[in-house]
Amino acid sequence: MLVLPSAFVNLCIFTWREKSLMKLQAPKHSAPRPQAEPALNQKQIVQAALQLLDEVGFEGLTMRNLAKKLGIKAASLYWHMRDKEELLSLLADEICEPMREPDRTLSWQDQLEILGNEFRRVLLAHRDAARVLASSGAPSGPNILRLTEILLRTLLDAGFSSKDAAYAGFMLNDFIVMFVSEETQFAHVPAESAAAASYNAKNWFKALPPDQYPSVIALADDLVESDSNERFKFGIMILRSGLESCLAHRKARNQI
Amino acid sequence: MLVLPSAFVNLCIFTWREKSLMKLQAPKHSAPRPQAEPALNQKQIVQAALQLLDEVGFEGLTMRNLAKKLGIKAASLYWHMRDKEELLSLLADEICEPMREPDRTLSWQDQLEILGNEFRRVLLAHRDAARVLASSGAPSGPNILRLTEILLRTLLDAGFSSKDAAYAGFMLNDFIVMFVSEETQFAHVPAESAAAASYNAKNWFKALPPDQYPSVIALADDLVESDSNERFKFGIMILRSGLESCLAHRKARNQI
DNA sequence: ACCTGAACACCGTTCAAGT
DNA sequence: ACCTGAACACCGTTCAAGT
Repeated sequence: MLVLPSAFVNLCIFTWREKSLMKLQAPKHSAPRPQAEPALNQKQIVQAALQLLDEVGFEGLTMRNLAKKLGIKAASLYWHMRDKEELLSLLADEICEPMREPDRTLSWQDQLEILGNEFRRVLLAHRDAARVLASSGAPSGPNILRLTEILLRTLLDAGFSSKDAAYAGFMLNDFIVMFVSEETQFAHVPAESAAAASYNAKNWFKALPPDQYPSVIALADDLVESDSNERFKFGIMILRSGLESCLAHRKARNQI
Repeated sequence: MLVLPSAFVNLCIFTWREKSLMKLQAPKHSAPRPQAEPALNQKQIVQAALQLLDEVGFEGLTMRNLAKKLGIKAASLYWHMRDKEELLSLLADEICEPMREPDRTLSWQDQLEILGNEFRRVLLAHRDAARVLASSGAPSGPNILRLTEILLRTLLDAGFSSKDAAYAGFMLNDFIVMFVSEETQFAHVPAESAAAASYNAKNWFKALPPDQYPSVIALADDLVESDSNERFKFGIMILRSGLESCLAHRKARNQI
């Protein structure tokens, strides 16, 4: 869902690397290639990057490792893309490619919920995908742009003002990206280490001074381990009913 | 507010660097120093780090730069702290130090809102503070722990179950950390560059194919630039009323 | 047009050695 | 107890040079 992460502004506002008004130019209209295919194109690089991501995670996704995987030198990558930021943008868009659109005849609430579930599904499909989206910073890709469109359209159709729709869009996007980043943070530590650490963490909380931290101690179990699906559902429910009552409030105000 | 970021689990669950069950040990009971003060202690390092952060931002906050600022060699830092992760944890706690507690006689909604505003205030007080909190990964510090306690206590007092309180705590924390990360992302680019880029971004959106992206185009202005205070208020309002109706729903269900 | 060699300017971290 | 020298194993990126 959402699609316009911090990333969004990222691209919009001159990336802090000081070099990118240029990045907002129209997408490369893939130049007609009269001759044989070149050894390598952007698409192949992005797909190799996605594979590398699944193998080694976000930390291991370096330009050098990617080059190695492709059997070329790191410097060669810079012929096909401006920098790592662009790679991450392309990768983010690639990750969002399998997103399915919700049925437009459903209520806006259900459409948003489905969009949220879809976005999470797509993010869970690749290792550290949420971190890629969190750091990608560019809505330039067609898939992300399409998602943004669906999300914003749904909010506008529901009756939100431009501003509210934009704000809500950010919120929904951020929630999901953040949520999945968290829930997958330890997806790749060996199971027994994770269990031991979780046990350890609970005990650590419970050993805190009870007069100072009674609530933390009482909630230690729920803080340390939780059913991700349930927790996600809770979050979506909160946002859903929050948006609902916002809409009701605005409408009531307008009818006075 | 919130206080238990992804970070939270981070520490809890064995950090992915594979070396940290140990990190959950009780905090170093500062050994009684019989002699003169050593040249350097942890507190001074953390304060220097905070200063360095304000000067050069999160990117520039490296162990090597920090050492240079302190007039020592980078290797020396490892005498006072395990690694950079620990530095970030300590720094996160230092950032949260000025948090004020909301008046307990207020409604839980108002207490949460005040807690949210306070957290944002504290994060805005230092450059890239939100990024530090997002990446700190450790609730071990006393300030963060105190905040967590207040937040969870407020939620429990409001009548939320343990699970709901824990989930809501994560949500509120994540929202604020993410929000401030976003709103400050371009705080340090020269004003005229930011303005130019924003202008550029709007035009880029507006030049998209109107049949494919009508909503994105319609909302271009609101997506690219927005009043942060207003947007934050919107988010808090959504969460507030979402939590309210969750609570009402649970209570109604329990009374049947 | 596409790729490489070789370098530049960095990182975090370790560890034997100094005092 | 505390700090340094020197190295290790990396990063992203540039650019002249090759083909």
